[in-house]
Amino acid sequence: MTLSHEPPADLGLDGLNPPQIEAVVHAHGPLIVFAGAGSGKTRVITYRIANLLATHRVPPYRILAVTFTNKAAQEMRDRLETIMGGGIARDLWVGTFHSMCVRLLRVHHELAGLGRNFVIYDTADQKAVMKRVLKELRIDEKRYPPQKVLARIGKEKQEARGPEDFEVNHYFDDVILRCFKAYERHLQAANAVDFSDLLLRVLRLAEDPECPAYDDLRSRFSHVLVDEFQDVNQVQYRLVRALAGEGDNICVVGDDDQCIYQWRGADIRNIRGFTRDFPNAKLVKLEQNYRSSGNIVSAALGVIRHSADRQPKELWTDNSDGSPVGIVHCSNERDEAAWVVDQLKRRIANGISPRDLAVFYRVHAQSRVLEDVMRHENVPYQIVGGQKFFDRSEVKDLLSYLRVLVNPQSDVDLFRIINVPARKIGKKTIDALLAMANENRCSAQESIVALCGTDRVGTAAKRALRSLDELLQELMVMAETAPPLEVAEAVLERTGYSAWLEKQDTAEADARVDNLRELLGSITEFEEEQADAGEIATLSDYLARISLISDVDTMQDVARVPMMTVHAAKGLEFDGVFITGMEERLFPLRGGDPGEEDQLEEERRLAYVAITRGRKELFITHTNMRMIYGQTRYNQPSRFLLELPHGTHQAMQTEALSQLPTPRAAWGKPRMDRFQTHGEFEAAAARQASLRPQGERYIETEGEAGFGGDDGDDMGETVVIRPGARVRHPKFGVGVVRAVNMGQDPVITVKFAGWAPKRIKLSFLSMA
DNA sequence: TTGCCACAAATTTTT
DNA sequence: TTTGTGGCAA
Repeated sequence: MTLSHEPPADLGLDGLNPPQIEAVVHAHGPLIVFAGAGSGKTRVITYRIANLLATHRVPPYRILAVTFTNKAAQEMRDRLETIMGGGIARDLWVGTFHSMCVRLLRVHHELAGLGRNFVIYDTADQKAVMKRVLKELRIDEKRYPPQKVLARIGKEKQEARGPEDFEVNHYFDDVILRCFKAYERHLQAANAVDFSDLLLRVLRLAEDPECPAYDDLRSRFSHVLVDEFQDVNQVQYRLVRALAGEGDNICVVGDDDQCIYQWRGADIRNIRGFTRDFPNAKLVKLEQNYRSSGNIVSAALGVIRHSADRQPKELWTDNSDGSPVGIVHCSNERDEAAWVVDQLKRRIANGISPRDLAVFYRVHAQSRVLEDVMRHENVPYQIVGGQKFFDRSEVKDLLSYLRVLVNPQSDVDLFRIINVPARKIGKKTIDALLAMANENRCSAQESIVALCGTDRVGTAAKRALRSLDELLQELMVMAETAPPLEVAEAVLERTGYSAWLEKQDTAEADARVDNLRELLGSITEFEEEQADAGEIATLSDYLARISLISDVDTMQDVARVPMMTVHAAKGLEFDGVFITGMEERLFPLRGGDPGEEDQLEEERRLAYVAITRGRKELFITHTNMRMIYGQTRYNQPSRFLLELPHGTHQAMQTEALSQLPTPRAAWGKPRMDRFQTHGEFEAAAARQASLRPQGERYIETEGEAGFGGDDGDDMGETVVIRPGARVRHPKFGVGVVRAVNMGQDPVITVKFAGWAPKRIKLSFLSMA
C-alpha cells in the first residue's frame, strides 16, 4: 500500500497544477483562500511568494507574510531559500503579528510613546503590575482577583478599546475601569508593553492619518499575506488592512473549521469582514487533502459535519483508506499511557523515527503520567510547551536583571531581583520604596536615591539599597556597549547569583545552574544568528525575541516523540498520531459552570484539528477512570467518538480492560468488599462505566432516576436515586438527595455538608 | 529580615 | 496535585 501524501511535485510556477492551486499562486488583487486541513496551504502561500519574487520582481522587503508561529515563519523562510536561493529570504518580512510589530515599533517607538528599549511584559509580569495596582487603589484582591481583572481588561484591548472607550455597565465595572487606567499608566511609566499593546500601538499609528508614521506604515508593503486567517482577532485584522494600505494585494488563507482560538479573541467574522472590505476579492477553495489516509479524512469529516455555521466545503482525498482509526478503550490513565508507549515502542522498533510520531492531549496536566511511563520504558520524548523553560524562576531572575539594565524603569523586574540573592532588603524597605515611587510618580530605581535621602528606612537598609544601586549602575554602563553574553555573565558573577546557587549545593540548585547555563547558551545562539544576518546583537532584541517564543517554537527537530496539547499541534503533521483522553468533560473539556454551546463548537473544531494531524495512522484513547487534578473521575467516552462514521474505525481495548471480572456487576459504584484486590475493584468500576449505553443512561420513572437502565435489559440491576439516597459529586463530595426532578436531563436537589441544598444535573453525580 | 510551616485555593487552551 | 499566601518564630 502506498499513500500519496504530497501535493503534485511540480506545484508552483509552471502551470501544471490543479486550477485552484494555480489560481492562488497567480491571482492578482485581493484573494481569500479556504484551505481544508492538509490541502497544502502553507505550501501554496510559499509558492505565491516565490512567484511574486521571481516573475513579478517584487523586492523581498516589500512583502509581508504573517504566520501563526515563529516556527512556521522559519519554515517558510527555509522553503523559499531552497526554491529561490541567493539569500533572498532574509529580506522578506515573515513572522508572527507580534514579532512584526516589535520590529515596526523599534523604528517608530518615539511616535508610539515608547523608549527605544521598551520591554514586553508577559502574563506573569502583567499580574505583578496588577497586584501593585490593586494595592495602590486599596482594592481587595479577594473580591477582584488580579487574573480576573486582567482577563476583563485583556478582552477590551483585544477589541482595540482603551480605558477611554470603556463602558461601565455592571456594578463592579467602575473598579475595573480604575484598575484599567492605573494599569496602563504603570506600563507606560515602566516603558513596557503587554502582548496586546504590541499590536495596538502599531495599529494606532497606522490608523491615524495625522501620524507622521502613517504613510510609512501603509506604503511599506506592496503585498501582504496572512496564514491561519481564521484565528486572527479584531486588532490583527485591522492591522492587516492598514498595512496593506491603499493597494489590494492582500491574500488571506484559512479554514474556519480550524478556528480554535476564539477564547483569545479570534473572530471568524473577519472572513465575512474581508469579503465586505474587499468586494472584488477572489475566493478559492482548496478541498483536496494530500496529507491523510482516507479513513482519517472520513473520521475528521464525521466530527466536523455536526458543526453549526461553517462555510460550505467538501474535503476529500485521493489517498487510499489506510488502516482504520483505532479507538482504544483503557481502564485508567496509567493503563492508557502504558498502551500508548507500548505502541510507540513497536513502531520505533520497526524503524519509524520517533519524530514522525506524536502524542496529543487536551490539557498539560495529562502529560505527567505519559512522561513517567515514557521515561520508565526509555522511549525518547520531548514535551512541547508546558512548564516553559523561560518560566523557571532562576531564568526569570536573570532575565529580570537584564531587563532592568536595558530599561531601568521596569519596576516589575527591579522588584523581582531586589532581594535575590538575599541582600537584606525586606518587605518594609520594599514598601517604603514603593510608596516613594508612587509619591514622586517615578520609577522604583530612581526612588532608591531619593529614599536614601530620607529617614524612612534604617541605615542598614540604606546601605543595602545603595550598594545594589551602584552595582546596577555599573552593569548598566557595561550593558550599553558589551555584547549580551558578557553582560549576562557579569550579572551572574557580580550580583553573587552564581555563588549563591553554588553555595546551596543541592540537587535543585545544581539543576538551576544548568538552566542558567542553557540560558547563556541561548544568548550565544542569538548572537551567532544575528552575526550571520549581518546585524549587531543587542540585549533588548534578545529579550523581545524570547518574550515572543511560542510553545511549538520550542519543538526541536530531534529523534524524540513530541508530546503536546492539541492547540500546540495546529499546523503540524505526523505519520502516527495518538490522541489521549477522549472523554466527556476532558475532551470536550467542560469547566465548572454552564457549558456554553459555542464552547462546545470550539472543542469540536479542536477535535477536528487533532484528527487531521495524522498522515497514516491514528489512535484515539479513552479511559473509564482518570485521576486528574488530584481527583478521580469516571468519564464517558467523548461524544465526538460517537460521530465517527461506521467503517472508518475499529474498537480496541487494552489488556488490562479485557481481563476484567464478570460484567454482571451492578451499575452503581461497586462495593469494595465484593472484590479481593483493589485492582479488581478498579477494574469493575471501569467496566460499569463502559457498559452504560450512550445517550440512554437515564430511564425515566416516577420521581426516581437511575444510574442505569431499569427496563429489564440484561445490563444488571438498577441503582435508584430517590430522596434519602447518598450521592457523590466531584467537587462537593458526598451528599443526601432531597428531591428529584425528572426530564430529559434529570436535576437532583442534594444537600452537601457545609452547603445549602444544591440543584445538580444527574450526570454530575455518582453513587456514594 | 529570613525562613519555615500550615493552610487554602485553583486547576484550559497561549502570543 | 501543585502553587501561593500568610503568619509565626528565630
